[in-house]
Amino acid sequence: MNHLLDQLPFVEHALPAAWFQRPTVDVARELLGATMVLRAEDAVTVVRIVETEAYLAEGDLACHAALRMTKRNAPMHEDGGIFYVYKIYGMHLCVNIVTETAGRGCAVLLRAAEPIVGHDVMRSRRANGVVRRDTDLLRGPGNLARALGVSIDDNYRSCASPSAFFHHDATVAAADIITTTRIGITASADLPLRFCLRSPAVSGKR
DNA sequence: TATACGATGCACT
DNA sequence: GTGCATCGTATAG
Repeated sequence: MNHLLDQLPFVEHALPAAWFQRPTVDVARELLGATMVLRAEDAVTVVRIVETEAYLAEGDLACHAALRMTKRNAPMHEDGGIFYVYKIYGMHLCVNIVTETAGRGCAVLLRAAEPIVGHDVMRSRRANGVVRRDTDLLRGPGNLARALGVSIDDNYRSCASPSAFFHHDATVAAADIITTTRIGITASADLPLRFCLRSPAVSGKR
């Protein structure tokens, strides 16, 4: 079932863990346009990231790690390059990528993506609601986690491994990136830490 | 089209 | 006991 995965050029082109161990805002911006390849539930999906949010180690009260290390935010204090997955509102999962180095406490939230490979799998995972357009499959953090087949067991999982990796898109220019305040938070709500491309898959107003 | 709100569970205090 | 880094539906306009 992994023919596709086996053919993908992981070693040469995938972003190494060290790529994520850089300033969180840089990672959040440079993930835009990036391709994510993820194996979950025995299926491989490939998507293009179009919306991210940065949660910073310093001066950011909305960051889960803002106060101290707890059981929930512990992954954020690891070295960058792993997933931080948590449940929100009792039913949705949010997928983050831990950034910078151990002890910092920061991450990038993946909010939306465009499907590239695996439309059928993603659609079936979203079977509850009627998903009309392909661009709605990964629109919003809860929907994205659902369509990707992510579970709470993916917490701490490497995002620089043969079963989960990213390819950078060097064609994205600074002028392509829209910067806004983050969605759904009250603390530090004025910080310009949400980044997105012009895409119908971006969450919020159309 | 725009706004309101209920669902639902657990980390955190 | 409180409050979410949300989503989908219902209701009003």
